Amino acid sequence: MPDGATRMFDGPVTGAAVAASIGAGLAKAALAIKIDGQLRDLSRVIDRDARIAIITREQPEGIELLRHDAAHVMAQAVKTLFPETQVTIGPSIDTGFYYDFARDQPFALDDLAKIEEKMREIVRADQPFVREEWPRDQAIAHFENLGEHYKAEIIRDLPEGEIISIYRQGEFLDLCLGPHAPSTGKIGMGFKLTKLAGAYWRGDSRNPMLQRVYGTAWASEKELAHYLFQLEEAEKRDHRRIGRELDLFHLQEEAPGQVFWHPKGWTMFRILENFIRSRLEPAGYDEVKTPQLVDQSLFKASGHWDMYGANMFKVEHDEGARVAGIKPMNCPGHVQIFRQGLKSYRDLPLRYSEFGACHRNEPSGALHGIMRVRAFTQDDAHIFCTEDQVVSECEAYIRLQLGVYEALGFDKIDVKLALRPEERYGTDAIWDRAEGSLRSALERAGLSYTDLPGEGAFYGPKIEFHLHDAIGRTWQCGTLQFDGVLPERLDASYIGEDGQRHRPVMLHRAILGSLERFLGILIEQYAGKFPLWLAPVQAVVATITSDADDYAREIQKACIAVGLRVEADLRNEKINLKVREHSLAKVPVMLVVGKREAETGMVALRRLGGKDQEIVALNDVIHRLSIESAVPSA
RNA sequence: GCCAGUUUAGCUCAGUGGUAGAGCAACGGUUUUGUAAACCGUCGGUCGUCGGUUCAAAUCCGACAACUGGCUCCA
Repeated sequence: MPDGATRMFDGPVTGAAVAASIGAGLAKAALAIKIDGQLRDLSRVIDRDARIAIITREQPEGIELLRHDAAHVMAQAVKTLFPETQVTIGPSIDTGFYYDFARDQPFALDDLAKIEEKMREIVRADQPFVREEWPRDQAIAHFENLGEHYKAEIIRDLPEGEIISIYRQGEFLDLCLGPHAPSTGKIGMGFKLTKLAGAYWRGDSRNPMLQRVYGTAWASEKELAHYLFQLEEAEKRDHRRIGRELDLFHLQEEAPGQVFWHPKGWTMFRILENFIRSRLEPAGYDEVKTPQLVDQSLFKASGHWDMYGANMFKVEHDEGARVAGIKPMNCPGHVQIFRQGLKSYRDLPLRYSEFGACHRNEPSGALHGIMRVRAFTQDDAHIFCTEDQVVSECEAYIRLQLGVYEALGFDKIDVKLALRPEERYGTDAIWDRAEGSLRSALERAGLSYTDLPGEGAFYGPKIEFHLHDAIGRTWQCGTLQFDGVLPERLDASYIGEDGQRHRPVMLHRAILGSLERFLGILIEQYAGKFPLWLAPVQAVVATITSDADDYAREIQKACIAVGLRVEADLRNEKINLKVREHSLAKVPVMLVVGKREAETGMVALRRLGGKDQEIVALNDVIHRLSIESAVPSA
């Protein structure tokens, strides 16, 4: 037992019997049993000494199991209501489950309610889940006879000799590894079908599209309600909504995937850009700027034209005689700067940075607010170095990057190592060394990470840094990519100690990735309540009566003189209204002045969301706000 | 790009074949006001675009576009 206790039985017993021997309550709550770390059905017979743990809905494994059970019940409900539908796969996911179905007629939104109602019937009926083991041929024949060709295909693809387990609940049979709860009643009513989507069979866009139904499932109805409430709260911090409410930016039909930055949003953009600049300069980067419109020959030489030409914007010029591409990345341009003049090993490492505006014709379905756009600005840089310098350069970059994330208030970052893809340039030897270098750098920096096999770029492996948005989606922001190919293709070289020409290694790296995306994430992270250094308007001077107008103007002027971003609200309105409006606009500080303050040279300082105010001398306020507005350091 | 859905005033949303609505915002006036909504009044829409059906279309049909949620993709 997990608590260290031991129980003896005369002979083999089922998990259910073990649970019952401990107590009636546990027997009722039990969903599955862990035998020597393996999750099993309660009906599984234990015929030897083992470490066991009874799993209930209180444990994460228990919830996951219930979500998987719910997927089965959904498949059963769909087969009952729409018998011509084929079932395919239906796993549990983070907050629930889904099931992919194949049918000619797509589901309608109304069908979800019907399916959900049928699921509730099945749960109420409390049908037992029964595990059976079938011979492979019998299983294939069974599903083929039912017209379940996808299921038959899955079984055919299982390795020979694998036990084929089938779970039965009522009339419904499904191929499944298990385990499952003893019966459908255990699922309870804390579930809800949420959305309808298309999904390719086996995740491959060359395959037919299936109908995916998503659901969410929880241990109780209360937890379900809590989750739905959280979703609503998350929606309130959606960057598209806050972007409009705070007048930061807008998007419109004539320029899909491109941002119209309003003055306040652009202020934030520049602050963020300058913040990165302030970090890059001490780290030994040299900022450059390269052309937007470049002849196709350069992109053909780099390999991008072949690999991504379909997603590049192209422009005919010289009356159609020539074709240029709008740059989709900055690397070929940086190589051109490197190639100017002869470089010595003494010049390396060379670090060229650029706030490069790039355009990519992203698929229409991929666009999302300002997070996934067609025109974006990368905080890009390319490090040209010798192979010996790779690990230390990577490590230095990782530390620089983590420092930036920390300063911006992010601590939950997923680190991934994307390894060689099928379609790639360069020899296996180069890839072995490249992947090895990135691993060493990650280890030296003490980061834990997960491998992503096959996900690397065509020219090299990469480290990806992913951040989470308000509703749990993750976005790739920072990246570090090893490139042993481009210097060769674009003929970049340096003179080594031996007097011979050598190829440098190129490291592509970006900390924020896309400034547009990163601002989107920051908006959601802070829900629009930005720290003072980032807030587009740091304070509003609000007057109580027109007697204080001149004083208010004086305050605004004094603040602007020390670099604070301050507006004055002299409208003929009640202070209540002004407080309300600037609070809704999420201005961090309000400086309220009436006749009293004007006469004494004081200011009533009020913080966003605060209940009370503080009467402070004008010079004091300016001093304090200046200090608080400092860009995060170290 | 694929599947599903959405598109009506600046915003949020009603409006199921018969002259387009509400709240908030905006604008004008009155109010000089002490920390999250003063009062009165006014303006505002070729109902995403184009085409079709009909005596008549926001409403029915078709195409296209943009957006949303997924899938695929993301140099």
